[in-house]
Amino acid sequence: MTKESSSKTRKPKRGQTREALMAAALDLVVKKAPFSSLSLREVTKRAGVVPTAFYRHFPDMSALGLTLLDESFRTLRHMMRQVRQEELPNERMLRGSLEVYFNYVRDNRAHFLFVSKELAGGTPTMRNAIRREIRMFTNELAMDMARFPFLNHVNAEDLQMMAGLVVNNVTALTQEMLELEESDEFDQNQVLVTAEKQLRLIYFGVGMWKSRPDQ
Amino acid sequence: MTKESSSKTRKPKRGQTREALMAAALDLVVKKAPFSSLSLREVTKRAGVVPTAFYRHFPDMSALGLTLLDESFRTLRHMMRQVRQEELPNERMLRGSLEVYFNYVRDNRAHFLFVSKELAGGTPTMRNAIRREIRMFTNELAMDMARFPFLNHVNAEDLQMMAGLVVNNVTALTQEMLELEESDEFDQNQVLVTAEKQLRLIYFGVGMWKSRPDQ
DNA sequence: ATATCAAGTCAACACCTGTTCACTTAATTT
DNA sequence: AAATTAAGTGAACAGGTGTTGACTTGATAT
Repeated sequence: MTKESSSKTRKPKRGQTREALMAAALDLVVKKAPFSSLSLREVTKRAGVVPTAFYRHFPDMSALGLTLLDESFRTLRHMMRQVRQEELPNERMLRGSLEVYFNYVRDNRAHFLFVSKELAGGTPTMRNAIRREIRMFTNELAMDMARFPFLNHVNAEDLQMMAGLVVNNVTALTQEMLELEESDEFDQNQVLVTAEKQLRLIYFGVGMWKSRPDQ
Repeated sequence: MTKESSSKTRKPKRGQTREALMAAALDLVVKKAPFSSLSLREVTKRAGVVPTAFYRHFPDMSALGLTLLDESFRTLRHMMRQVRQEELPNERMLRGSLEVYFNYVRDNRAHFLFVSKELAGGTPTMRNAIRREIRMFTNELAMDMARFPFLNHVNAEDLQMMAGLVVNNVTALTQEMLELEESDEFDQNQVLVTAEKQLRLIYFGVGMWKSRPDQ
């Protein structure tokens, strides 16, 4: 027998049920309620499948949730890596980065809504998983900042503090963005403009910052 | 008959059921799940009352939720007024204000958890009500800032932007605080220290800010 | 060609849900 | 003292919930 045939070429004809379940859940999150208050039965119903079929793909709803979470952050991480490629965050590229990010939010509205609602309202497991991902972004941002010459005198703790400030604010603005109608381009742009000013203000503050030497 | 007797002096002996229902709901929010996924029956059960008794006090669960929301913000507004009494937000009083605020959060953990979970995960009505309250705080903060001489050259839109930055960050830190164990005083203090630094950094940035004159 | 096995269906279960109606009880008004 | 009315109870409803087990189907592997 060929090497791959034993475990890889199994592709059942109607094998997209798993994806259908995930899509159905996301759909319901956008149109109905947070994931944590969806029922197994309504998810299967929207996926066009009988309730018991669910168990062929996930042991329970929380497993579906964690899979959705992984999907949400895997693509987000990928995008962030690309943004981080760019050099020297002077004021000019600030706007550019924000545009890339918020366009991404717009294109992945369902995933962000899912995460946003679970961040405070999900199960402890879910909340911790999300907060861990966000903390990772904060750490990466702090590491990026550490490489800039004009931040040489800032200690690690203060870099973390600064990155936290940025991430907190971007998170809040993301949620604000998600509350807007998809068609409301005016207010969406308004959020973007405000975001840019706020980050520039932080940028000014960072420039003035002096870490206490004894820390 | 006396004037008051006709409609005011009705105080039935066991008339604390309404309060018991509200307390039970808050209790469940802390120990179980967000308010929006609580059932009428479990709330009445925890309140030690039969399900049908609920309807003597609220038409449905969402009415209970809005009452809880009102209660949450009424006392919070009261506290904020007192904090706003203080004069001139130089760097010294920053720490003081933060301590007062986070002590208040600690003393009203259930209410803040309730609000925090509904902010993103509640019904549209609930979410809008909460966001309206938060916007009010932002406006009041912007008005306070407008009175400081060194911010005379900053236009109204930018004041709003600055206040938004502060409120966004304090909101995020509040949620971070709520995730900590009530006994974890070390990390609680850590959040407080970080908060103070972040607000000081914003303060520096505000000092450097120049509004564009054409706006 | 036959056997295997993943992935689907169907019926049934015990339980929890919101809401109704008719009834009781006790305090206030008259 | 009698009448009224707010606030409690209890039984019952129609419907939604997660999960079980036995069954079917169709593609892959032998």
